[in-house]
Amino acid sequence: MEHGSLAERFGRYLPLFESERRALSALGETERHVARGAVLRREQAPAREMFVVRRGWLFSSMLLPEGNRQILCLHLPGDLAADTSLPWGNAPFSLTAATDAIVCVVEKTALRDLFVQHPRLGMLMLALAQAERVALADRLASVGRTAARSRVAALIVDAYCRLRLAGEPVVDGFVLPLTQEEIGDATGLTSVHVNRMMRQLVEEQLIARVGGRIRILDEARLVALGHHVDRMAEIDTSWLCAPAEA
Amino acid sequence: MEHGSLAERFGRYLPLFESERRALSALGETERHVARGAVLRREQAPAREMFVVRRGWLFSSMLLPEGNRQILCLHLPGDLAADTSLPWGNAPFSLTAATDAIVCVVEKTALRDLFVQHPRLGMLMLALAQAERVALADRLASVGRTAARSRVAALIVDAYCRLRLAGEPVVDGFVLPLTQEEIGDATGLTSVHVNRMMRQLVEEQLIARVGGRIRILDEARLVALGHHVDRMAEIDTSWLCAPAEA
DNA sequence: CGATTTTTTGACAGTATTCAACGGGGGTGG
DNA sequence: CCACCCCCGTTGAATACTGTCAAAAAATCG
Repeated sequence: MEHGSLAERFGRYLPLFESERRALSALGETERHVARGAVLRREQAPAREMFVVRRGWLFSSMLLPEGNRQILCLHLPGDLAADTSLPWGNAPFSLTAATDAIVCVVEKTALRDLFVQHPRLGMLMLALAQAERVALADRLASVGRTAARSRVAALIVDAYCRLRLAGEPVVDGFVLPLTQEEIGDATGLTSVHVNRMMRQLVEEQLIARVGGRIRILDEARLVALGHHVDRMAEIDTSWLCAPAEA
Repeated sequence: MEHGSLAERFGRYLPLFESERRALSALGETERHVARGAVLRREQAPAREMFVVRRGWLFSSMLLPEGNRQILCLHLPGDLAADTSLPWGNAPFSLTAATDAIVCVVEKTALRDLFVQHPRLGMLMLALAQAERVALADRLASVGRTAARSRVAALIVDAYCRLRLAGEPVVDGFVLPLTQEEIGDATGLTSVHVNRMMRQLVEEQLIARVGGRIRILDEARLVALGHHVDRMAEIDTSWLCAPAEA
């Protein structure tokens, strides 16, 4: 099983049968490389496929008429991206590469066979979509109801925990491949204020920054400050089990 | 088909077979009444079922450690509520009745049979969950990147359009059964500032308020101000059709 | 190495919050 | 039936947080 595949992702949450594993592998055959800064898909553009991130970071964003941008979601290796475009012919968000990245392409229509032949995987997809929805709600609460410093902290811990969960090496810090302007667009702040808040986090000894890398110095306080809850780490799939086959 | 049933909701987006209709009706048999202000389910409480709103308004909310509340989502008649708790044994949000309400109860485990016997409905559920996720993203963009007046406008148009879509009479205005404090918790503002913004909207002749009712005076300008996009009205289900039976 | 982008810093402006007080309406109990 | 109380809406003044503007330093890219 390749790194950053759907099978690997789903297997995190549910022991898979060999047939299920094969069905998932069959979904994403073609790979695509995207350069840092490239827009893999623009808002409103036709959207017939979703993506699984194999390498690199992407983000989903929305442009408001005044030119403001809201970054809605970061996509790290192993994550599904653009699956939100399922209910529409055209994409609701833009999908941009924050670093050079590799994704594999999954046709929306391929889900038909998956749902018919492996209902359990269909339910798992639904459960994971709901989990992402709750994670998005966490961000809404962060932006709507916490101070600037907390929002920046939340973004940093979130990235940190997800990288760790995905098995990336993070003990000596990790690269946060976002400009302060992008962090601002994700947290509802200006880049200037993001800068102030990050240096404040450094000053308070919650994080350290060395050459583009961020090291977490006090995870507990950072988690408390950002009100971090790791939704994806505690998913319960027991209710959907009544295995379809042996 | 009763008002506010799953079958009615799903039928909005997909012509249903009789068998599918029956399967959906079988899901939600038991009804439950909730009084205004009552908490149907508290954050962290065990969650084995979801709800379909039959009458009244509910909302989902999250409590932050400092005591701040973020209202994440309004649930109007016909809406699904608490389906986000699917991936966990315990609820990620509280679900509160904004008015006296009637809901019908759907066991999570009932989805197993639905997904096995009616994969098309499973896909539709996934699509609708994704649509809700995008609507939530719209709110994040509103709270993160627009001014107070726009956020309040967005909430009002959203409620208005959804009521209209659900077939409620709204031509002579509608009742917004939320306190200004609740509107604030939904938009990331204080109740005091919500008050100021609402009177500003009145003064600008965008809305009128008469005895608890809100009447939309200039829908076009209000839609523009709130950057409203009606996600649920334009759902495309053609990709999931390969009907399972005749 | 020059050009461009990103980070950093300061001063200032503005929006939204906080605090406080008052009025109205609806429900409750006497 | 009326008085009372509580919640909600309304208003003003002072404060605070975050945004805006501008410019320089640092980092990145080709």
